[in-house]
Amino acid sequence: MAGNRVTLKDIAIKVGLSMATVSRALADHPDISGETKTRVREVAQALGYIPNYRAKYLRAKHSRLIALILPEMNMFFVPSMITGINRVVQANDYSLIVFQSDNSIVQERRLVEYCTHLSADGVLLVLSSETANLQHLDVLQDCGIPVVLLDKTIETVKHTTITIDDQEAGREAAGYLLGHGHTKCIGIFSDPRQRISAQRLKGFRRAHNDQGIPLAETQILNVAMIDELEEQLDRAFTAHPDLTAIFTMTDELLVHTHHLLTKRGRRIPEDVSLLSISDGQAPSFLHPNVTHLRHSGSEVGERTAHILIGMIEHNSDAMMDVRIRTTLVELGSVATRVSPTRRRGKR
Amino acid sequence: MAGNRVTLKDIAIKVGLSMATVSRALADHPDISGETKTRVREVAQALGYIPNYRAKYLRAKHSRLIALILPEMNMFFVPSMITGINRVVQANDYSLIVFQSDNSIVQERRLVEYCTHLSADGVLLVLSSETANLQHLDVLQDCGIPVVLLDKTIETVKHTTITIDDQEAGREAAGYLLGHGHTKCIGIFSDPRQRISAQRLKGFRRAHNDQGIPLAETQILNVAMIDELEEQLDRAFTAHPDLTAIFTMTDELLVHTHHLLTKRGRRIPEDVSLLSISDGQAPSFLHPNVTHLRHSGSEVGERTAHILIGMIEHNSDAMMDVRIRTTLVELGSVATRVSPTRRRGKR
DNA sequence: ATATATTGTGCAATCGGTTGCGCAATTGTT
DNA sequence: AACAATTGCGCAACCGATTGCACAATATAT
Repeated sequence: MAGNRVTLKDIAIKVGLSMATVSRALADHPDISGETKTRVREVAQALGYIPNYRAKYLRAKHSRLIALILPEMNMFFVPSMITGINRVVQANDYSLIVFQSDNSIVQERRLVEYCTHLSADGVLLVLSSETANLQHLDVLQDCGIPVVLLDKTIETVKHTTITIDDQEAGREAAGYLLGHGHTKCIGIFSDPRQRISAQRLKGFRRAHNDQGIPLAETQILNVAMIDELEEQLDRAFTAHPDLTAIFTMTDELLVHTHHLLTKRGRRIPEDVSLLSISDGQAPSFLHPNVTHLRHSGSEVGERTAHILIGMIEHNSDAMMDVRIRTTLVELGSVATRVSPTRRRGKR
Repeated sequence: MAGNRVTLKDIAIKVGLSMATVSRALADHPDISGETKTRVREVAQALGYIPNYRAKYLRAKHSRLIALILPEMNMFFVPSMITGINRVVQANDYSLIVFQSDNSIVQERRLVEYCTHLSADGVLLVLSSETANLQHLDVLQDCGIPVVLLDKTIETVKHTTITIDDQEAGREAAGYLLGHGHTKCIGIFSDPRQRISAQRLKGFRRAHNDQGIPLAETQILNVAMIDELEEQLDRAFTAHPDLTAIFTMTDELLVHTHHLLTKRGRRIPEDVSLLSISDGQAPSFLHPNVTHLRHSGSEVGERTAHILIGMIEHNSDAMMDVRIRTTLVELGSVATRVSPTRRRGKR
């Protein structure tokens, strides 16, 4: 069925011209007379001509396809990131192909290779949690296909990378809580092997150091699987009955922590304050609205897509390392405490 | 850069065979001797040969591309639907291209047409809210490209459609609440012009009718924009101080309703019971966990993708209308009331 | 009238593969 | 030894477009 499509040749026969002329007429080439152009266009219209982009791009040696490889879909952050990416991709007449690696390096490798088969013009890559090095991206380089790493990434000197300044965000978060008198707080992080967790934690630690506030190891929770959260949280409360604030490094951790706190009857912020890094949606439908460091998925997506398209179109291979700033959104989940430590320090 | 890729011809020259033989050797064609095959494969490996799928598919007259056109990304339902789709798409060696119509029929039309240019092998379409008829899909039919409509759709006799049984879900929801003694409840629906809202409402009404319970128009909320919810909800509480239960037809409505109830200090389920249609994620992190009719996005996605791929591969154009059943998940948000009406009815 | 520019079109190669058919060389059959 | 069958490979057309170059026809200059 799909084969019966009208081609340039059909038009050429119908109007009694060569394919070359028809092609040029449709492309509005100056060599072709206006009269011919109109006639060709009319026939094309009448026949229901549909250009075949695959044939076109085969010759043109590009595909106007941009691939996005994600470790997983997720109700937080990823949707808004895709929205942002798609907005600029579509605006620039590219199409977005979405792949999921399911956090498997094997899949990721396979998908990267597949991108070369498809002749993607560029690749957007959110690294799987298993990815420890970037050798599997060499094949893209060999094909001259630009890559941009975003969000979840690892250290690299060769690849353009877009993230938030994770360490700074962790520092700001802890700084904010400390600044509100919360000298005993806990930080909830994801899998510590991921750079994103490690960096945020590093910042969280540094803020405590800078202000000379002690931070016990039991104040750091590393939740690789979300169903470990409940037990870890209970343990933290037992170890630190005097804790007054909780920081969560992602939306997923936030909503589940919020849920557990509410379930345990702990009032926010009267009993415990809550602060998160978030893309802003969850904080608006949790009660009370959660004060957070806004990490906009759509902004990350848009900027990343822009940069990639820039690389594609200007054939640039300059390596960049872009850090997007988070912004503080103060809502109702953090109370101010006048802690002994703080009072002493103030004087 | 991208042009310097190794081609079949390069291999052919290197091994001193024709392109035809090399092509067949790589495809493991029985005509080619084992010896030749190994030699060709070795050279291909050594040269770093990467097949060009565009060229291949140009001849093969298919693309192994499946397009998904969405009105918008969303943190609820859509991510899990995409996950489901992608799982079966990738498993069948297709690639998924994602487009967003931003709820604009103009965009949707443009994107559908674009799918023909790309020679997508099939199209998955979630209708925009502006879409009132399906004429713009004729071009797909002309090209022999199968389409499956899913989730948000309109009445059609020509196109395969996958939805939940929206009316039945609405009926079950109301039935469940009535069955627990909630004779005065309100239902919160989205834009009534969408079939999905209209159907769920219809079922909601029917359950009341069937049980002879009156349902005032003021018990039906139509929330097209989420920021209208607060005012409408307050108004409903004023009009019906005795209301004991709320039904929300989507996750988005659920989380915001939950938020507003909590903010107003209404306890769930002591003061008001809450029931929703949901894909199951939000109910697990709201407190108390919300009883819901499970509408699994990934199941919808998987089944839809299966059906589309079946249509592609068997060239079948039989029209189907698949209704996926929802399952009731009883959690803690609905209390049992012994209402006067109910008691009287029981006798 | 002749030489030169301009205009509009077609030929044929190309992108990178796949495939029907033909044919030589080898193998098998009697 | 003569003939048939099999094996392994190459020629060339094809998918559906684009484009450099040649060229005929017309217009302009001398």
